[in-house]
Amino acid sequence: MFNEIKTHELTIDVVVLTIKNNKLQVLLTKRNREPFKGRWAIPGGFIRLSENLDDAALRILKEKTDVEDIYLEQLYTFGDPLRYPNARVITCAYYALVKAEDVEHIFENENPELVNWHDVYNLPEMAFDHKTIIEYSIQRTRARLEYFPISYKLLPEKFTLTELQRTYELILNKQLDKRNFRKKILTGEMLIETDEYTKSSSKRPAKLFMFEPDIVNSKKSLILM
Amino acid sequence: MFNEIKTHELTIDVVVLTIKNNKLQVLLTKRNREPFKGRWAIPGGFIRLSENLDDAALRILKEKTDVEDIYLEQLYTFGDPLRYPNARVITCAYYALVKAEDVEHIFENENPELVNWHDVYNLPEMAFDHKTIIEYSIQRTRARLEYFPISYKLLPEKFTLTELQRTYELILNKQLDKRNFRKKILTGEMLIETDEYTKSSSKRPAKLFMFEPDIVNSKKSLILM
DNA sequence: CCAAAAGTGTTAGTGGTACACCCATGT
DNA sequence: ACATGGGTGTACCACTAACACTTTTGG
Repeated sequence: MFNEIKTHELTIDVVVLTIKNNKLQVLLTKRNREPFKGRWAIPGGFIRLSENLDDAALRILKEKTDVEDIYLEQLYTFGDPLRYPNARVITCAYYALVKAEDVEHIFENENPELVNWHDVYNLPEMAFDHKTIIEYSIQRTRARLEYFPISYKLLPEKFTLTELQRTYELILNKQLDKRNFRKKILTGEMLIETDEYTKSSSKRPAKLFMFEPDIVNSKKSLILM
Repeated sequence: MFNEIKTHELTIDVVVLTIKNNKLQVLLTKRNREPFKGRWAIPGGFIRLSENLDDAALRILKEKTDVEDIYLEQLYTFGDPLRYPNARVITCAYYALVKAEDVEHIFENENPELVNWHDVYNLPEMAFDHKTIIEYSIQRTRARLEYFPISYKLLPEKFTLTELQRTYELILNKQLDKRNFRKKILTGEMLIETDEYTKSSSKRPAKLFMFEPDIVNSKKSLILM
């Protein structure tokens, strides 16, 4: 019944985004075999028989970054016949937002020539259609950011409003007005003001904020639009 | 290289939505074999080696409805291991909005017991996870409607403002205020007022409107969010 | 003249945007 | 005292939401 047009392979690729060194960055691995040997690519893998797509994406992400319990969402399925040379490989792309601090340890034993973060706005030559996939994930992240407080996935537990604003600016790739940003974000009732301040480095200390626990703890998946 | 975990099949299923008899309806076909023989299902099929996913969805839609040149968009890929009994079939779902008048002819030689429209808000028992897929497509259509004038895909060339409002109400599944709707839609500069009126049926004739030609003719795909 | 749907404005509230100066700290 | 980033308020505009009556037609 299913063998008539048995021609395609299905993989999962995961765009892992973080903010590090004041840049929006994506996790890339250098390919060690053809096709596109030596080019950077986003991590991917095959789906197991018994796991659903979300679980497969989580597993692949964990295998590559040892990160769990993160914002992970199906992005789009890319199936152009020419996207993969000499084979028909359709890929179901996911994207994830992670805290840089949570994945730092994965680089301890890795060669940065083989696994590393790259500025999403200044990507190297990529394997396959992975540049398109990354751009797609940024578009989606932008659209999500307008409706949902997903920025907590990228920030440490406590952060300053300037750091939060910088997160928005990096995702939206545009400057925001400080007063308007603070007004909007504080009336949004997503933040808790702590009584802590940054240990200042030759400037005025900044107040630290946290996200509301019910936002951070909500594991329910967002409505996909 | 690809034979290690060679276990899944990939299909495409298409949710075809229209407005007919003052209802938002979906095109269903009755399954004539197992699994789920006798249950209603959305049309689907296999992807050919040489065609991309969008083309496959268009082809399948054309095979089933003889409709071309319509709003068609990838919806989501469903891959739960239990969605298909006794096989691992992952499906890339698309959805389409069509004018009822454009597809009416496909029913001429069809048995309505085998192919028919069904009210999306009152679905029969469905095969597989097709109910979920249809619900997903409605959510997506709602989200799109807030940003894009996709309603022209569902309406005839000329229509009254009441018909347009009814289209919105059916998709959003809620009542709208007539004056606010008209104000918003008319200031949106998407509509052209014609000098024609409905041939009245024992009530006041209504003015007919058209969509701006550059909206109707824009074939560019929308940004997927 | 009656039934049925078409058509039409105002007000109050909300949210977005533009904009410039003083404050607290370390050196 | 100065350099650096932290922190604050107001005014205008656009959009949203609530709300009820008159008009036109066919029968």
